Amino acid sequence: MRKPCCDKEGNNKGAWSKQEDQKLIEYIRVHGEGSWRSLPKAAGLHRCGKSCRLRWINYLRPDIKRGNFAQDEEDLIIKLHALLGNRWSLIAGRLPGRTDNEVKNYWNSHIKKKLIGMGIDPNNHKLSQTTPPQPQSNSNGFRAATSSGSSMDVDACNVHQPHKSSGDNHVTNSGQRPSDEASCLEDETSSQSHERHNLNLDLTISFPSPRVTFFKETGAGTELSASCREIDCGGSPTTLLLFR
DNA sequence: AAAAAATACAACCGCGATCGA
DNA sequence: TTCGATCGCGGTTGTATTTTT
Repeated sequence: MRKPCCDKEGNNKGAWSKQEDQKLIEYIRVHGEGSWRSLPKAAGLHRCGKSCRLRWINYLRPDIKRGNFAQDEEDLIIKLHALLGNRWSLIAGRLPGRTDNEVKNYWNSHIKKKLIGMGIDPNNHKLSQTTPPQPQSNSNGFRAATSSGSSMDVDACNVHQPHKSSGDNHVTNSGQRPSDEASCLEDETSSQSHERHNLNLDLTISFPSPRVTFFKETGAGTELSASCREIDCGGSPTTLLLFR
């Protein structure tokens, strides 16, 4: 069927050198992002476009925030994961300066283990039947990741994983998730609306209106509204306002 | 001090969605 | 409408570094 994009002989693989980074940064500085397919040749890089895009997005972009995750960031990741599952780009979209890859790595290397250690199944955010709770948790009124003052009821995170884990259901270029975003949100707004409320997260779909939708977070939970902003859908027939 | 194990994270891979000819 | 090119996503792997034995 389709040829792999990175099968070209002579393309570099593996870690990027300083020179390669410089070439990529300089090229994007002059020409902007995009056209990843043609970028490597134009920039004089022996890499596939995909690799260039990944390097830029995950490492070279000037607005990347590097370093350890703050406790409130960690709390937010846990909450968003409970709502969204492994949709790392959406989760990362709520964490300014963080990339989906970074969030995913942090989840897999830190948070997952932490939750398991606390007796929580990281896949469904339910208390595990088999693992006894650790000292920082308890069996009722359980709270996790609370140092910032935000908290997570296990029940509140008892959200179905709405999608199978790989391949399908990607967010599209325009931020849309064609078929199941709505169903996910439908779940949110019907049977689990109270959980969403507890989680203090608001997910809203707005149809054609191209203008502003503000998400006002209320209550004592983590303030999220700052990262919610208007999406100009550029004439797209439908507008999905979910995350920024 | 050396080896083994664990951890962290950058990078790769394959897939589905979208776009344009 | 079809089909190839491209893009973006999530899962997985590879490897450098750190910790433990």
